[in-house]
Amino acid sequence: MHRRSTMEKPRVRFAPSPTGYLHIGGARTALFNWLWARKTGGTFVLRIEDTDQARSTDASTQVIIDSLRWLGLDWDEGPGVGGPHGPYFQMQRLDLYRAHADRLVAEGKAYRCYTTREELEAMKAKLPEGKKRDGFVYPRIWRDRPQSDWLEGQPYVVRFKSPSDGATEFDDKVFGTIRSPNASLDDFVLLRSDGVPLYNFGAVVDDVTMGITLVGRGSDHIINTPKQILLYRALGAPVPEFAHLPMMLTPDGKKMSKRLADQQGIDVPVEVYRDKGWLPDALLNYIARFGWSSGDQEIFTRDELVAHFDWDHCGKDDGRYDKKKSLWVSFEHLRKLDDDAYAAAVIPFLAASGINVAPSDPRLIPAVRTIRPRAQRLCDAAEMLAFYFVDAPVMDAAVVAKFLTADAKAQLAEVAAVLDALPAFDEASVGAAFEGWLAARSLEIKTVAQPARVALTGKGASPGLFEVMAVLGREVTVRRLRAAADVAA
RNA sequence: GGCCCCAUCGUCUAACGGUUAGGACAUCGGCCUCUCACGUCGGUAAUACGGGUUCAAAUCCCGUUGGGGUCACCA
Repeated sequence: MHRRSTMEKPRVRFAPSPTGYLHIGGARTALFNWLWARKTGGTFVLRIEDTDQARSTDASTQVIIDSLRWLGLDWDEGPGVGGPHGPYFQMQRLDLYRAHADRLVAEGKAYRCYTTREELEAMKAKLPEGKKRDGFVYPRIWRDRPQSDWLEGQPYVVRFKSPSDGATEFDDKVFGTIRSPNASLDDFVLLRSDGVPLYNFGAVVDDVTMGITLVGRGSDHIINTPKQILLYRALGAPVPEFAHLPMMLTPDGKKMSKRLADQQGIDVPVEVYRDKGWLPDALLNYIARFGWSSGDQEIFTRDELVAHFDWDHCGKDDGRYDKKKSLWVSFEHLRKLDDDAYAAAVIPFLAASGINVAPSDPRLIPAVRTIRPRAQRLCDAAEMLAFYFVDAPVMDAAVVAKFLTADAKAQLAEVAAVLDALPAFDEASVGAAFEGWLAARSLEIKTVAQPARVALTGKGASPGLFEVMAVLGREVTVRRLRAAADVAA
């Protein structure tokens, strides 16, 4: 059997089915393929596998495309950009699958099967209890029937004539040699009775006709690979290389379904990361380091990922999503932004919570500087910034009750008076005045800081008191201190 | 259950026969300190188990156990 030459420029693809959002595991598959294409000067193809008509939707296609664009995983051929091997939607390639299926039938490598779905169900029902779900294989009723037996006019599926002896073997780029006995293969269906191909057939016909040289995908597809290799051979096509990636699991080691992940606070759809204020490069960094490594390096720019990526350093074992580490990666990328970029990035997140801040607002950059070491995502940043930009901060009842005591309120009134009289209101001046007043009253800062913080921010935790005051300005600072001092006990 | 795959700190991983088994996140403690963070210094923590092969095994082989994947006219 001939194989793809490793000398030619790689052609890789990402082939999602549009049945929902872009899953974070899918994003990682897309990323690894994209990295390989970009590193090698190859071609990255996007193909939409929309043959599951019951579940595929145009809206989902759009969501997936939007997510890929947000991540910056641009494709060289596919929806929106076209290319020489289109169309890139499987439902627009039906003639192609039909032609290939007919050819396999003509060559005796596949056959028409007139057994109906109902008959199959009946056979399954007769199986002993335990095997009903697990062990049913189509009994190859139509496998060797002559063409004269065909029920013309009746619906039929096209099944592959799987070999029943020998074994199929391939050399995976990350798992090494994988070998499985052909006897475990069913005469699987290539074409449904309505002419729409099933996954294994559609993918192979497309990978052949699109000239794909390396198939990178999740390890849940290892089981499909022998079937597909048999199909490549039956079609007389070169077999591409395969690279399977271990799975991303939930923190307790389960398959990352949205429902299960939600329970554990893990976000599965890529769009949620965008909406919570991750930088695309940060998400790429986290999922790249998941199952792949480059020495001790943890934080990578996009270019570094492209430069360092290779299949040899991909691990084989499934991993579990680590939320804390993912947030740390997000934080590390956020900190690389300069203040202007950070401020511009956070404005939409402020707006999303109803707080409109103009890019030119003089409080914006100083305010942003105070929360930068504290926010791991932009949604957190917006939440921390809110008190600066509202008329009156939202007061946390628990901390109000704890810190705004009668004594504290009297002290805040005094502090307000002191600050109101200050000639300058920068952080240093405010700090000096505040500490001067503390000294005069023989008070420790600890006793007044929390009440003041609650008065100014409504919360028990915030950036430093004096930096907050400086950003707020004299008028607002004094007003909030007095408002807290006046609040009913 | 059949078939396939996997196995180093809690988690992500380094090691490609010879290391005091390294790093990062998390965690614990010190420093910093007006809170929360950030920063900084330090600590705890792993080769699943049992047999081989070898002068030498986390690394190679076999078995056990555990985990995952998959068994559709889904992808």
